[in-house]
Amino acid sequence: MIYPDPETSLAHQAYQRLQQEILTCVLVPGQVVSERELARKYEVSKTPMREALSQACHQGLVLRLPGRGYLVAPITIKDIRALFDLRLILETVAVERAAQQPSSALIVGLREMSAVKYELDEPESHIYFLETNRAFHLTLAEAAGNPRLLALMSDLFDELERLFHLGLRLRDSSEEMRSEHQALVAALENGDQVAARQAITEQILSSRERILEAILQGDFDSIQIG
Amino acid sequence: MIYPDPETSLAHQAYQRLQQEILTCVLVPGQVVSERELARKYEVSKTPMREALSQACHQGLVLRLPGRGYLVAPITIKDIRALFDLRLILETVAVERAAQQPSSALIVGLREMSAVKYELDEPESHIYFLETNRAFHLTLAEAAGNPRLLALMSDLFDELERLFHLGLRLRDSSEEMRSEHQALVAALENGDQVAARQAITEQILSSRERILEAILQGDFDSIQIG
DNA sequence: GGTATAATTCTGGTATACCACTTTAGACAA
DNA sequence: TTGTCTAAAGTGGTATACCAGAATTATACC
Repeated sequence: MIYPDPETSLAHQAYQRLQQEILTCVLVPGQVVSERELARKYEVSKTPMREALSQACHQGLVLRLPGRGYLVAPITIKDIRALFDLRLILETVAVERAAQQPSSALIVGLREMSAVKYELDEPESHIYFLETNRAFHLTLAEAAGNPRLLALMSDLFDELERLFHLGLRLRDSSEEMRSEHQALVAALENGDQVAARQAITEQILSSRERILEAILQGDFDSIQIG
Repeated sequence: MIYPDPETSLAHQAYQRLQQEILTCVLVPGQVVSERELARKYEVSKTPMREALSQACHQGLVLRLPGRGYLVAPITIKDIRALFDLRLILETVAVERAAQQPSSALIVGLREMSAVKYELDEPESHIYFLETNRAFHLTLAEAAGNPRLLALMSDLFDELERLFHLGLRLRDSSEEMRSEHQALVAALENGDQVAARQAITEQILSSRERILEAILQGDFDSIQIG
């Protein structure tokens, strides 16, 4: 029994474009958009656009303003802390479990992904780096053996991606992140749960600090701090 | 600036009815339903019904079968384990944090909620009991201070509710649950993180066992185990 | 100029007609 | 009985017209 690919629907395409524009801050946090406006821009009708916005709503990318439109989710310091705090909760557990009996295939895969770098002045490399970084952490989540945990982490990284983009621009943290990743892989390889937990904790906290720093120093034009 | 209440929309009403029918197994797990069929039943048009189903999809209540309809999410042993495992992850953290400096108002509220009982042969009391149980655990989550964690727990309890209903029917676990709750409150009151963590862990595991037992012993007519 | 008010233009929300595609039912043949 | 082909009925997906209400703008009046 073969089902048509749901990812070819206009609604899904619209969602992907919307998501991308929000993540890359083409749609500025705090900006108000409307169904019709986006539908025109993406050349779809109201119906699939509405569904895409509904989905974006659920993912926390936009907020409904009944009667007014949709608000592109503002970035707030509080929310950043909550997001990273949640990441800490989920990912420390995931890593502890992954360290229990890591397969060699897992280690090889992680080691490979942790080798990727990016160049500060090459925006193209940012995208590939972030994709790989995402894959690295989701591979960890998958190794924890709970598909629900993986799904949660996936959603979380979706939402964090917008922040990651900002964090990368600040300075070249390529080497820093690489060594963090590799320390984690080493701990996993040794099956050292304590070291692995500590490694991921440090990594998440330093990631958070990078992003907070980037936002506080960055161009406030496009970011609503409150 | 006052916004109209989004909870009065037909889409939201349809979602609530749909959710209720799924949670109470009026819509049987594994059953296939269609937009039009539900729209007729709930006396709304396709549009709000579709939005309700889309939301239900996100909440994991139904699955899309492109070209065929929607599948009322089957209940599987694997999924039950994953759900309770996730609950373990989220709620142990929440409780540990809540135990750090519990306000007296929190303790009073929890103690009050933990006093509620239900009668096996009074389905009405089941509903109130489960509502209170939900409030109890979400209050804990709220006390952890991370709104994202609370939102996750809320979604999780939505999905667990269908299982809870089954668990209550098996036997009168009213007293059992009450003592579990009260042990937890006592640990919180003493600020004893270790005891609190242990209490919630035991509680979650015994809840899981009750439900698995109920399903394995129960009427398989309406439950798809696979 | 300032203020109240009316008209206009937005908004999301809803109903509905239509489409391509799938599944199904049944007729008919081997 | 079994298999195949076809017509009918079903599905989600989409476009669109319309609605009530909110925000905004224009206008009339003081």
